[in-house]
Amino acid sequence: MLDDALREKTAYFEQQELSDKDGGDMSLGDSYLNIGPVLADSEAMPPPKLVRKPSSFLGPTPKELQMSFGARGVKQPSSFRSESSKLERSATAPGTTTTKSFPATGLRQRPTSSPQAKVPERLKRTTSLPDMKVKNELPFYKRVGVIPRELKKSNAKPADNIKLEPEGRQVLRDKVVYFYPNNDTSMPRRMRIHKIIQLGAAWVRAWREDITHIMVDESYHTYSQVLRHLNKAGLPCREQRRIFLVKFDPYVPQCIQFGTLLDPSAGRFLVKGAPISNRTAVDTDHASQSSESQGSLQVKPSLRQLTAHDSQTHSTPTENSPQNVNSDPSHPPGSSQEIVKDSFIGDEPNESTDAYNDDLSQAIQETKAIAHLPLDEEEEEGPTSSIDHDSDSGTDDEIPEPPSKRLKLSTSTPAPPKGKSKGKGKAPSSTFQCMNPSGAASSANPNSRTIEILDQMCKYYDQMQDQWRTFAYRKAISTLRKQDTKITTAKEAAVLPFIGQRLADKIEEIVLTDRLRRLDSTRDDPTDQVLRLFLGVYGAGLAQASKWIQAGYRTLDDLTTKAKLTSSQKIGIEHYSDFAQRIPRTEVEAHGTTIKSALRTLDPTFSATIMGSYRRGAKDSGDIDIIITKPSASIAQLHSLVFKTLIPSLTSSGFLKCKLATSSRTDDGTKWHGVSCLPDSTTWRRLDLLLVPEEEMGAALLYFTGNDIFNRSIRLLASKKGMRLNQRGLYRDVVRGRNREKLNEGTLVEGRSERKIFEILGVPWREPGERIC
DNA sequence: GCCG
DNA sequence: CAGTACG
DNA sequence: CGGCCGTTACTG
Repeated sequence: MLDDALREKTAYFEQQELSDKDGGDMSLGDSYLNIGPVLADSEAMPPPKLVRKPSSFLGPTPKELQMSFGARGVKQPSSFRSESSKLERSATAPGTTTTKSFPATGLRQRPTSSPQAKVPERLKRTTSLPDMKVKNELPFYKRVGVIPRELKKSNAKPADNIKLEPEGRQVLRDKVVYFYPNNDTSMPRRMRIHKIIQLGAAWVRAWREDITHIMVDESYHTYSQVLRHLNKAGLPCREQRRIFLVKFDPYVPQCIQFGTLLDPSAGRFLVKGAPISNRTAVDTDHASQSSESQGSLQVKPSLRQLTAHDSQTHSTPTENSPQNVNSDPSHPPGSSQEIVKDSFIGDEPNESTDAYNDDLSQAIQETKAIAHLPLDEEEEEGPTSSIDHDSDSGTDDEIPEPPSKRLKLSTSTPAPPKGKSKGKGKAPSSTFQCMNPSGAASSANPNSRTIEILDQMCKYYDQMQDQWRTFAYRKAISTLRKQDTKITTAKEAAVLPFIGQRLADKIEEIVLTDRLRRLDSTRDDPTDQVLRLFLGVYGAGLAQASKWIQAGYRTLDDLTTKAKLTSSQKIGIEHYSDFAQRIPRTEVEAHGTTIKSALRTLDPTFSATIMGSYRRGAKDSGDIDIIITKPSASIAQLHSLVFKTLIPSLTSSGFLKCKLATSSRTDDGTKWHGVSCLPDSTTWRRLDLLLVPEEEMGAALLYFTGNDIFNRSIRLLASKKGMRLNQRGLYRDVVRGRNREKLNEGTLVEGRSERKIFEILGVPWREPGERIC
């Protein structure tokens, strides 16, 4: 019933599209008012004329940015927004019982039967009023673009149900993207196509007039290649709009990072061989000509120059809009994080359609004709010298040979060589990394090169904010690290835990081709470096760092002088270099000794234990983790002595420098995060104290020893066994709802003994040094 | 991404 | 509440 | 197809 209704609407909509093509203006609004799902107001918003604040090339403040999210990159007067809310409500009000069933992005059917269904750009034009009311249930990518195949196998069907990002994060909203090469046969590209769709854009297969971006997905493609392709495709030379030619990476990842549409003409986004910007010589306010010459694609520039002015006058007014000029004389290209607000392309191509309609239609035909061609020919490139740039992201702080007895772990292949004959015969135990011991990897891992490349991809996905893929890569890398033989074939790789067919194929390809040039673009990128800089500040994560960058800050000094900082962040900046340094094992011990002796003075029954990577045998650590406990003492007692006596004492003695995060509640807080410094040193160290009652020591030891992957793994295992594990204990009979919502506390099973927790969970005991996943 |  | 940090 | 650690703890 609902489906039928939807189908009708879809059909009707298509009809409208077709008829609209003949030149009639859109008039489908009323019919849809009551049925379409309620899209957020922006869907029906006219693209606001951007008024770029002359003040800041740095872009809006984070706050402004946030505000603008809801209004497609443009700050809206509040009245405007509230009005749209009203619209939304009224649209849902009467006779809309079906509305709920039609989530904006959850359509079941294909909206159009033909992948080439071209929708007149009028459809998304927004200048005139009636559109204000149109509630269109088709997501933009279906309405305007072509639906790529699903991300599964090569024979996948069209991905009909791509989950879009929340509107606020759709940084590519309403963009029309043409890829080069422009097909979805290769999985990486298909993934990228999906990504831009999730970000609110549409992907088109054929050339059309409303394309806003051409994205090249490999950095070795050149400007002239693209140009050749497009001209061959008949790109009309009278095309006068600005079409930006960018490298997907790093453009899209960085747009995601900064939560906004970045200036595509920044140097780092340009395709190799693209005309270099000379904007520095150009007047900022009237740089229509120069602005065209940068990131924007020019086909037959000279001819275009001749025709540009002519068609421009009666077509897109965009060029005169200051926001289109992403230049700042004082900043070289590539260094500014300028925001190109929405619709920098100009949203009324229809006004100028007539001007180049003939050329265009021909171009479309030609492009269609060649659309199926294998543009994919991978020009092999030599082992791109992906030198060991930061090959050590996870700098193993573990010593090669932990002091404890070291089992020969050369037989570490998780799947026993015997029973795994079946491809899917992985032992259940192998799905938990906590089950199999893993010490420090040998320094010369036979798979180091593969790991290095996978690590780069891992970082890439991290940039894309794809946390789960990142997680999967981490686990796969961890598995690979444990291998003592070189994994060379996909078959070989696929039997390893956390390495599925797709990663296995990638591994094989990496071994064979030794290729991956992904990081090349980002590692030299100043923005990326600034991001890393800011991420190193204690108290700042991706969100904050991105906001800072987006606000135009580039140095720590910028932050100190201009940014609003939390107290932790201030300390993090002041002692940035201190906290970035590794702490030698001996110094970790010295800090521990200081605490222990102070504690002994206060009350000999207290004890302190150094945890963290130190307990895992690391030769140096990033910080100092110490558990403080006392037999038969409550949290309150511990808290009282530590917070009222120990901390003040060590602070006045000069050992403790400051606090970063400590329990606010006076009696049951269990953690103290702060900074310490040895008397004969000037380097401040991060110090974490954990107050633990004796009965929770086992769980606390487990937690504070780590590492993090190990902890997550063993906690997941507990969860799967109907238990729950946290830093306080192991609980059983935990009832969980459908989404792991914990419904009851469960019964405490064990908290005192670390070993017993292992036993109860059925995990073979692992020495601290073997808990490196 | 992997896994069940 | 989101963001960050901890293993 | 949905989950992927912790009803972790702390800050603002």
